[in-house]
Amino acid sequence: MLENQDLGLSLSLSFPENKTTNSLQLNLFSSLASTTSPSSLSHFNLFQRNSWTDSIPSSDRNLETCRTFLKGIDVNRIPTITDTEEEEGGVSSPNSTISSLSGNKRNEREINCEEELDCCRGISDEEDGETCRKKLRLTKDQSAVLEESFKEHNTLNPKQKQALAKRLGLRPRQVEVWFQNRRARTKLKQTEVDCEFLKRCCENLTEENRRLQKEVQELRALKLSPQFYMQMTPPTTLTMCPSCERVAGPPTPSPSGPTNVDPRAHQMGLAQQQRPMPFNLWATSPVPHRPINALNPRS
DNA sequence: GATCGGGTCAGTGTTACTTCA
DNA sequence: GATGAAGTAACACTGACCCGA
Repeated sequence: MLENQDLGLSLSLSFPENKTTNSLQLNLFSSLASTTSPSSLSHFNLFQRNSWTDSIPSSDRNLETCRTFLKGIDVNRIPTITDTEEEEGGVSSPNSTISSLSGNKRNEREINCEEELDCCRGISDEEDGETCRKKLRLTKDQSAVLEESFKEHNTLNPKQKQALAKRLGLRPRQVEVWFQNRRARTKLKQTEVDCEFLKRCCENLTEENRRLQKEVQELRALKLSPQFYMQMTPPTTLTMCPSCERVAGPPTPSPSGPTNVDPRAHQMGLAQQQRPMPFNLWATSPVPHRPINALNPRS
């Protein structure tokens, strides 16, 4: 049986560019609560609180009030004909929020509450106290079944809704509402995960941009340095030596001499031609990820 | 008319913090 | 000063409702 804490509300995202976070599996389990402070997870409400059935509610302060108004009403219980036939006493609806409403909405809700009352009246006092709750909370089993059903299909057709409601002892409307809420909240969580992912992407790109800008600055500094300017070959242009008609390319470190002759070095004479190049600034590989000393490139 | 998504309300539980004996 | 119980504010969860598409 599925535990309520493990509702399988897991979302995943792929991080194709980042091996370390290649697959972010976000398990929205309550176990996280033991290692993570709630405030640090404010954007990811990962805590799956225990069901009200797990513990006696600490809201005993409401007990007397509830006993007065909700005597013996089990809002989890599917209404029966006998329920509706019995007791016409003034019992407040479990879902009643009349006191905070006004105007037409209040009237509508009053009507709804009356309808609800018609369904819920007449339950014995046996469950007094523990069932004192104004709002339905699904049991673990009910939640588990709904979760299982949601995994299979996140929408229900009328037949499925009816069957599920009958199986769980709930009204079809309750099942429908549960699925609507579940879809909405799943989507919200997914949006939060997506947002976090994009935020991380943005941070990475910003950092990469900063790094590249720095490299550009370093390269410009080197290029504008007159001491080395003449030793550089253009980055993208291929030049041909007019005398030997050989295409100048990246110099090779071969001690036997360069196979590709820099025309400028060629024209500068043998002495300069044989002078070793400190490094190739225009190498195809990205700029070396080691600091370049522009003032002393040979070092 | 039924259904869905989005927004919202309200009841409830949990946690962290404060106060007090 | 240390300690545990009680109170409380803040927050999160969740069932339910409303409204527009």
